[in-house]
This record gives sequence, C-alpha cells and structure tokens, in this order.
Amino acid sequence: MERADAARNRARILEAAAELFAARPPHEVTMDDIAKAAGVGRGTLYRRYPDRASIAVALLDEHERELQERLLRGDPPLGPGAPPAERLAAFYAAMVRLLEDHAHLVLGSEVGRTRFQTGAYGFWRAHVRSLLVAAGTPRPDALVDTLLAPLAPEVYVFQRSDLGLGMDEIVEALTRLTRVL
Amino acid sequence: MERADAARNRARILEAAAELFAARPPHEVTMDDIAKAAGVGRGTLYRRYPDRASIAVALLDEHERELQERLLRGDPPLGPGAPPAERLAAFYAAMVRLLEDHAHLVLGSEVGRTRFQTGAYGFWRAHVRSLLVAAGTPRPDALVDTLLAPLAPEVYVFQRSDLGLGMDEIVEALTRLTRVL
DNA sequence: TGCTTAAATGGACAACGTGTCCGCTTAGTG
DNA sequence: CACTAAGCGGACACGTTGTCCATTTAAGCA
Repeated sequence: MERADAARNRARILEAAAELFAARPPHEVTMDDIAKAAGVGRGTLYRRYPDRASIAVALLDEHERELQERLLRGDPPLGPGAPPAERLAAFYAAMVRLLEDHAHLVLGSEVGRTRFQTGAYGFWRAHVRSLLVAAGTPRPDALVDTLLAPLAPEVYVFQRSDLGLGMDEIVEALTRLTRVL
Repeated sequence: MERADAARNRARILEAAAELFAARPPHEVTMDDIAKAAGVGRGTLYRRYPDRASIAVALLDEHERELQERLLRGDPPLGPGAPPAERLAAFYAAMVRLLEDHAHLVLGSEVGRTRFQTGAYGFWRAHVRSLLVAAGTPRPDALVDTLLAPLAPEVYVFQRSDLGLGMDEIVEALTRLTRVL
C-alpha cells in the first residue's frame, strides 16, 4: 500500500533519471540533478534511492526480468530444450543485445565489485552454472565467472566504441568460448 | 634532472600510498590522507599525481614491467618457444600470481573503463593477440578482450574472496579457455 | 464531510573531498 | 655568496553527499 504521492514521485524520478543517463555519462549526473529534473526534493530522492546505482538497477530491472523469463520458459535455444552449448551461445547473444541497448544504464549502476552483488548477476550465474552442469563440465564453480566476465559492461563498451567492433563480431567471439563445455 | 627534494618527496609519496592502499580499500583513501602520511602538502602531491589512479599505476609499474620482460625474453612456456596454447596458459598463471599479490593496487588504479586505457593493458592485449595469430586463430581482434576479461581485478577478487576459490582453481578454469585457440 | 494520524515531502545544513592558486622556501649553478 | 627557477604547502573556493526536521498531504474512519 504505497501512497499515491509516493508512487507518482517514484515514477517521476525514474523517468527523469532515464533521460539524464541517456544524455550524459553516469558519473556526471549528480543526485541533485536527478532530484531537480524530477521536481522533488533531495530528501525524497534519498528516501528511496540511496545512490545512483540503485536508480540504475531499478531502471534495468524490467529489461532483465524479461530476459530471465525467456531463459526459464522461452523457446529454445534460449529457453530449455536445446543442447547446453547452444543455449550458452544464445544467452551470450541475448546479453549482447541487452548491453547494446542499455550499456549506459548498466554503467550507471556503479561498475566494479558491486556488479557481482546484484540479484541479476546471481541469476546469470545460476543459469550458466546449470548449463555447465547439464553439459557435464567438471568443477563448474570456477568456470562460471570466467565465462561471464566478458559480459562486463566496461568490456563491451571498450570493444564496441574504442575498438569499433560490431555486435556480430563480439557475439561470434563469445560463441567460440562455448567450446569449453 | 629532477631536483633532490622532488625525488625525495616522490619516494615518500609512493611509500605512504603503498601502505595506505594495503591497509584499507582504495576508495577510502583520500588524496589528503596520502599527502599527510607522506608529510607533504596537497599541492606537492597533485603536482605529480593528479588522482589516485596515477599513484596506483606508478606503484604497479615495476611489477608489470618484470612480467612483461619475462613474456618477451623469459624461458618457455612464459617466454617464446612453447606452443601458443601453453604460452597462454602460462600467461594466465602469471597474471593470477600478479593479481594475488597486488589486486588491491590494481583496484586502487580506478577500476572500470580506465583499465583499458593503461599502457599495461595494451601490452597484455598485444601479447595475447600475437599468441592467437601464432595459433592461426581467425579474427583475433574480437577474441582478445574476451580472453582478457576474466583477469579483471574485480572478477578475481570476487572469485577469491566472495566465492572462496583457490588460486589453483582459478588458474585451472582459465587454462580451459585456451581450448579456443 | 471533517478529523486524526502516520507517511511523505523538500530544502536547509554540516561535513567532506577535490583541485587550484600563490606567496614562501630551497636546491642547484656560476 | 648570490641569483634564479623549480619546488613546496596550506589556505581557499567549490561542488557533492547524506541527514534532519518542521511542514504538508494522503488515506482511513466516524
């Protein structure tokens, strides 16, 4: 039972933050900017979102949920039914799509160590781990994060912007990783 | 021709910074802390090192140089002479060693996008790329950063500290990646 | 509708870190 | 010893952060 004004402000904040994050690099957007753009006071903003990261996480949430749904119950090769290696390749392709569309948001959600502590990372981790297990790969725990590492947003942005690689080239390189299964 | 007092202060700064970085997380160490610990003024500190990252880079420099030297002119399998896949595995093992000893410093050198812009990353990149070329791997450029991604310090710290994996387990997982050659 | 209450608001405020600036000091040179 | 330019260091101004609390407002109830 969230109060009406609270719900309205939450929506305003997310909308304003999305625009600001799209317009300029995340670390140039201050909490004050977001509060001003949303037309709310600092206190109101901090009440819900203690830092930029939590705002970006909230914004990403729906997109991630959708992919998670397709991983669990979608059609093969993304969903259940296909061989593990193919499912991993499909997962890589889908994640690249997600990064392409929302890399700026992911970068806004405070890159670095915190990435591993989000619920989303836990989900990707569990998914890939289950694929490794299904493929009969020994000692999956050591390998999971190794296979997930190239999906770090910084890596993607570097490959895409600084190196000028295309999405397809990146997906192709990731696909080659599935040989380790 | 660096003045004697300048050289003395540079040494003091690096020594103090090394201690502080070892004692607590990098982002809790302020430039002011370093200046105070080194017994120099803010201006003196900023004259040489405009931010924490540049200090950490300077601290890492010697360790990285040593490994770079061994890659270029050391004994196989790290140095020239061994098959590319074995050299890559040896490189992984050596990097894990470096991370184990100095991860806190690497983390101090401002994690994230900047990592890719350091000279050191360029060196690792060129090395791995040459191994891919030597192995006859097609389209090496897309694959290099994919193979380098699991060596991001955040990933290593997560595997080592949060997951409790051992060095050998991580090295073993990385070694499995060399199959893509 | 009017009353009550607890949640929600927003802006002022203190604390902190950053980076710069400039008068003073000191090393190096002839 | 004197001169000069490089080096020094701390004060300062600025921007950001996170908290606090007096005021407002939504929602439930008589």
